[in-house]
Amino acid sequence: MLDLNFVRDNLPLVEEKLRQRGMDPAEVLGNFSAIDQERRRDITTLETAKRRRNELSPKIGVLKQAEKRGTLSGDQQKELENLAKAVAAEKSTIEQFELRVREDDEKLLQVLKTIPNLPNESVPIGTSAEQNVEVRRWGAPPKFDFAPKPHWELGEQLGVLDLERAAKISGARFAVYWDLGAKLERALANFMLDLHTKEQGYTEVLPPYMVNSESMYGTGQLPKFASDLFRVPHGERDLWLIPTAEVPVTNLYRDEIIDGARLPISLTAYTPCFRSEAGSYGKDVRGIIRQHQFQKVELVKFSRPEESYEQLEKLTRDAENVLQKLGLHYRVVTLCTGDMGFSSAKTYDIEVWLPGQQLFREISSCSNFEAFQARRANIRFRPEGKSKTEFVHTLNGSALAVGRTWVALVENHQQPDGSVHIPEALQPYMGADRITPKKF
RNA sequence: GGAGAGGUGCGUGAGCGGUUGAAACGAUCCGCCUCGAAAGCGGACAUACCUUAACGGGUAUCGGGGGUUCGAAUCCCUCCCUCUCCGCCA
Repeated sequence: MLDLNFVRDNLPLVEEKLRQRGMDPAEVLGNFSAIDQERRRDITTLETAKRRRNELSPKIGVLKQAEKRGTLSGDQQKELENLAKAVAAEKSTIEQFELRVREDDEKLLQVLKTIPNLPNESVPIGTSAEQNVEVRRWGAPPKFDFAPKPHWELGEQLGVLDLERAAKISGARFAVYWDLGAKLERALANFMLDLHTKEQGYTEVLPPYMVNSESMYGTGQLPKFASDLFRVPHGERDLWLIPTAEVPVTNLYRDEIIDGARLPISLTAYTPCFRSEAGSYGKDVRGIIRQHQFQKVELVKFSRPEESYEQLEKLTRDAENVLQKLGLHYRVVTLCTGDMGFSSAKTYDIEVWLPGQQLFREISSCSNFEAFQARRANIRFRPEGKSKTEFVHTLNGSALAVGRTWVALVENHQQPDGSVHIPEALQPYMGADRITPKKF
């Protein structure tokens, strides 16, 4: 969420940034200015009435007490009656305008909540993924003197990926991993967590996989994207399955004031992610690229505003490091204004090369949300030596989506005999140097 | 699931119908003292919103929401959370 005062004072800028995102400012902002002005008028009326009431109340108190003691004169009796009448009048104004202000607040908040974050100046302007800008490439595509297979064929032949039985027990877009396939998932997760915690300075956390609605609002999944989520009925207050560890981990500090000396805070978490993706049926139906449940190692940072872009670069490099150690060819692209997520001010996607499909595929998305999430989730910090609090900047990125890393590893390291070579860095975690075909 | 206790500012913790935005202590910040520091002394110290050119003024906030009252941190209802005991359970 953007700051109300900022939007009011910088309307032309906000409109321009909305256009850059390919949105119609008039449609998003609606009658923002009219609502804002009406709200402020109503607040002033309401508060004036309250002020009068507060001035009159103590006078009534004094007279009432005199009445109790029976020392009330005739004049005072009259005054008391007049005061009571005056307060009653203010009270009806208060009741009326409390209602109106509440409605105004709701209307205004509704507009404010639908305004996406403003893209940073360094973000390329564009309307779709076509205009994303490649910033660097690492490695080279592996050379094969045979036709490399896609992971769903390899997985089946190796006996490590079972989509048929997954469909039987759960449905489409779920997977069962067997034997070394299951172990590969676990090995990748452990490898990534060890890298982040031992070499890159992150602290590991294990959060709940279900969260309440407030948390989903805090990071921006609600109210706009409810249809992408799995909802769990639970008494009066339903819970939600997390679509990413970003949700519980960023909300760790919701409604808190962080000691400035502790920043930046760098956390990593390995969790399953649940996505309903109601709108995406028909896309990526083959294999395990798009699933209702997948596992991901996430990086989350809480940063001072002035160093958040530096932290974004670091975070992105930390994610890239995983691919480098696994010997997987990839490129990094800066998402253009039209392709960026709702809450992000700048996003780098890391795309890994998939030889079985001859294309680059998103495996990580690293974003700086600036104060957008922090304002909504009320995450502040106190700079050293100052009493005034400020909103932190929040960042996160996958490092990496484990399921897609599994895919990339299997496709890139496949051998002519149908086996898959395990990169050296991963061998200690696998206890094997290759996966060979086996029936399940 | 049953019984009880409680949720107050950055923290500990008083207040239990009117002068309490909230005592006291601690933390933090600014002065004084000091070669410097500690200790000591003095002072400052919530947030959001409305209003104002500004100084300032106002409103709200004592877990969330609702109610009683001229007036609520204080009384009532409800929800959430924490703690203690019992039961159940991985």
